[in-house]
Amino acid sequence: MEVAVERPTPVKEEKRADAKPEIAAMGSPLPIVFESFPSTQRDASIKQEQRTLEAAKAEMGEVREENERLKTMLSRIVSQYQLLHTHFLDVVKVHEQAAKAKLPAAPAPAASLPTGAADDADDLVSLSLGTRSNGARRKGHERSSSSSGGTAETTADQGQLSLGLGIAPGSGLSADDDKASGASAAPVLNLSSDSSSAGDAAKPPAQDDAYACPPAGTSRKSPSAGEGADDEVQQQAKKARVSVRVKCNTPTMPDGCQWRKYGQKISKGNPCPRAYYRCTVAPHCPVRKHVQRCAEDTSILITTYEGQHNHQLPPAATAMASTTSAAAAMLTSGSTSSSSPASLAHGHHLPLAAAGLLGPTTMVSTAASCPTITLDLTTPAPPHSLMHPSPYAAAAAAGYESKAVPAAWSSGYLAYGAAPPSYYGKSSPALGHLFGGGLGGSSRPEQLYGAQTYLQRTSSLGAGHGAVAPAVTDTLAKAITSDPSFQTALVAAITSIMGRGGGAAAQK
DNA sequence: CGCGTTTGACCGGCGC
DNA sequence: GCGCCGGTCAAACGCG
Repeated sequence: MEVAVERPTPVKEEKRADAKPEIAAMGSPLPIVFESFPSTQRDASIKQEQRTLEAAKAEMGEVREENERLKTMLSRIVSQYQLLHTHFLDVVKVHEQAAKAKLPAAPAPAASLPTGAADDADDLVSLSLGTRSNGARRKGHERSSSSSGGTAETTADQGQLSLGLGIAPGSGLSADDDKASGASAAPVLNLSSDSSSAGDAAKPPAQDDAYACPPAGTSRKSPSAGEGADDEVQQQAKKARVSVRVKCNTPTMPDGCQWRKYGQKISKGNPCPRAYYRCTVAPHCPVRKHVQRCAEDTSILITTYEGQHNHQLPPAATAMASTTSAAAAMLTSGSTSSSSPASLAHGHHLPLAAAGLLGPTTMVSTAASCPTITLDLTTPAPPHSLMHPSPYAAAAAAGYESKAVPAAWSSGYLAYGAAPPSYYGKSSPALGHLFGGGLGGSSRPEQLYGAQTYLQRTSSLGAGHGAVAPAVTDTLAKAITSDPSFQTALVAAITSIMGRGGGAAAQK
């Protein structure tokens, strides 16, 4: 936990530390190097270097500023947590005294506590964001509930409520719906920064590449993963599909990945042929997509993604991969929550659907063996979904889709390159991480910060068609995170994390 | 000549 | 068992 919260800061400080010698190196040797140059050429070079220097300084300032904001937020949250904690202990004390007065011989009536049951106040409500320290417990729970890594956990038997919003390959946001036992009234979300279903501890030292993604299909790398249940999960994840409807005049949607067409079919009910593509970024990447124009409106392109990338993604592709990852994780988490297909068909088991996030622009189809979630970028979103309208994001989206980008897509927190409409979105590893893993995304909490802010920002500035793709895909991601319920849960989880890890950090 | 696309054949799942 | 249909394969083809 502490790691997840603390990570952004060291990264930035490291960057700062790196920058200093760089600046020094740029400053002093230049005159010597350019001594032999003609004066005009030298001046030009010096000017260019100065521009670079200024840019670097500006970037440093930006990072520093954000770092300060993080620190401020952290201290505020820590103090609030301590306040709450004190209050909570008081309440527990009162309860214990009341119980002793009634039943002197009986133990503390933990079950009578309003939030559930626990002897230890600290363990009563566990809002977990970050590493899963209790791997054994989690593993067992996964197997018993046949749900996947990031699924919601409610271990009432231990008096624990776990709040999380986790997305792991082949898993993700989910609620164990009816299985949430006695504490089912409380929102059960799993905020996990652990992108793999098996936990980072079991993984080999992660590559430094921010775009490396642990594919669900390769979770065999993690020996602690459950075999039987995980196979099921992997299959689900593999079959999970994310369909994106976008108005687009090009043959395919520029999502940043490299695709090779391997087939084309006329499918029933649509005169437009369906083209089949497979990812060629890596030789054996299992990711496929098929592209088909809408029968009613041929300007609408329906792209369906399936599978998980088992390789590093180019920067331009991470946005779409992350988005589809999140959507697929949502889907798989719902479909693996041991609920009947019939109930799933109503979409009520998908936590985000229940939270109202899945508006008319998002459809979930679980009729076939391949559950599909459809993100419709061609219809306007309901006004209620607007929390933090971001004109920047809207403009970015409009850059790709000039006609009908749902307002919801532009209302999120991950508006890179824009003034942060919300603090959490720009800085929270948890939020960014939400879009890691799963269908194709990059993961690891420490990557999130970079992936969702710096890297995407820089990648979006890059040349090529890839510069366009993140705009539309990011709006997808924003939509998923723009739900008030989601935000509430997220804030609660982050508060918890910072209270636990941050409390220790504050003492340092 | 290499690489990507096209296109007909083939295969497996599913419903009747 | 049969036919339909979605998905994949692989040889042929085209392009740079």
